[in-house]
Amino acid sequence: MTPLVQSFVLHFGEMGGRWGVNRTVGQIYALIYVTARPLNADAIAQELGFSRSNVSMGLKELEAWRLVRLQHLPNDRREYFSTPEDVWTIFRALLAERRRRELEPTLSMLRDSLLETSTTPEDEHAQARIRAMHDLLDLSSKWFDDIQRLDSRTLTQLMRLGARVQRLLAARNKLSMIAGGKARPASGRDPATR
Amino acid sequence: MTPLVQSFVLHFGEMGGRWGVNRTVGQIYALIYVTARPLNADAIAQELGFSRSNVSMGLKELEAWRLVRLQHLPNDRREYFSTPEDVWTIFRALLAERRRRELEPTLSMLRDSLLETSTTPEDEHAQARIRAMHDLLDLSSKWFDDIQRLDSRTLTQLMRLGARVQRLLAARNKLSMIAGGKARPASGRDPATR
DNA sequence: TTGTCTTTTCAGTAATTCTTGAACGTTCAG
DNA sequence: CTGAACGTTCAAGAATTACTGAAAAGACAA
Repeated sequence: MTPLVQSFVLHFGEMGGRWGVNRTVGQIYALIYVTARPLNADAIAQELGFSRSNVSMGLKELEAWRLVRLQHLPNDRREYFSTPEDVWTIFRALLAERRRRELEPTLSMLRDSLLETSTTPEDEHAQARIRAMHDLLDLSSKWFDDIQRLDSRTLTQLMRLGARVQRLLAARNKLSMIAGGKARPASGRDPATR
Repeated sequence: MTPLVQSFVLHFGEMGGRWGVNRTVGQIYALIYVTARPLNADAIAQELGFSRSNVSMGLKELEAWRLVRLQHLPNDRREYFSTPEDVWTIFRALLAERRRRELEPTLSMLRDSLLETSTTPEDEHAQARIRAMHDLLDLSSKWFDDIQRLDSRTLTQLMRLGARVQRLLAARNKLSMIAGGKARPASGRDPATR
């Protein structure tokens, strides 16, 4: 491993923790990402100095995140792992999984809470707060889902636009006010703060 | 604590781990969020059954995340904590902090890696991969920053739009092609895959 | 200043998470 | 059928992180 690759791999090991995976998983992913050819578990274990079993578990976790691709080479029974070529594909997989793990469970709990009938003023207030959070997360979740479907080019364009999207939206509002209906301007009753 | 509040608080304790904070911090935040009046550290410790010192550390962490507001009540020296009224304000604080913790350190490491001169074909490939990732994260980071500045209304509108933003962008491209220049269509040389 | 109320720090302990080697299961060539 | 090559599971030890009580530090009224 060259010093360049080494520092890249070590950094991902450290950051792994902040991204909901452990050091092993972070390093394995970094190594696969940065290497030109697919790697098998033994090669990874040797390169990173982890036990074979640890690598096996790490790869399983990366498969659960849908961040690696599994393939076979001719006349070789071992499993070889690589990452998608396009970083945007990786990005989308990451978003999808984080939504599933961080948003969905909470959203479902919040929904349940809103079905309860509140009996005290305390619960009354709590439910109002919960509803506000629910509406925001629900909107975020649906938006993630939508974003998922955009191709890399559109996604890039959207991000480049950045805050100028505001002008675009303003123009759209004006237009719809003249044309009437169809694309409703987002004023008035607002589910996020109902 | 009513059963409703209790289940809300416990859930946030469990989810805390996935959000980069521990159980204590998650529960403290949930309790403050859902309670109608500001709370002091003692009340929190009592309500949640944590030690006073644990609560103190938890509150410090929430302050670092800029997720709580500190205030004082008349004739009472104790510090009282509450969350912003508007969930979008909370959302923005969360995004800002996650960017700072999850994106910035990696971005800076990637920048450094790109300054090295690669000597082997292996490093050559690694740098190409690193550049792709850098460009994506850089764009994401700037975009987060932009999004930060949008007011709640615009943000809601943007999210409601969801995937239909594609149509809006397409219309914009067509327009700029006729008008010429100014808002360049996003084809051609693409920094994200340079 | 002193005394009281409050928050913070910190070293030790508890709890959790990570990592490993050994055992086990499966596949397949010979 | 046998044995070698792989991948997986799991109990136990190692490492890390969370939590606590005691003590220190800070704020402020008298």
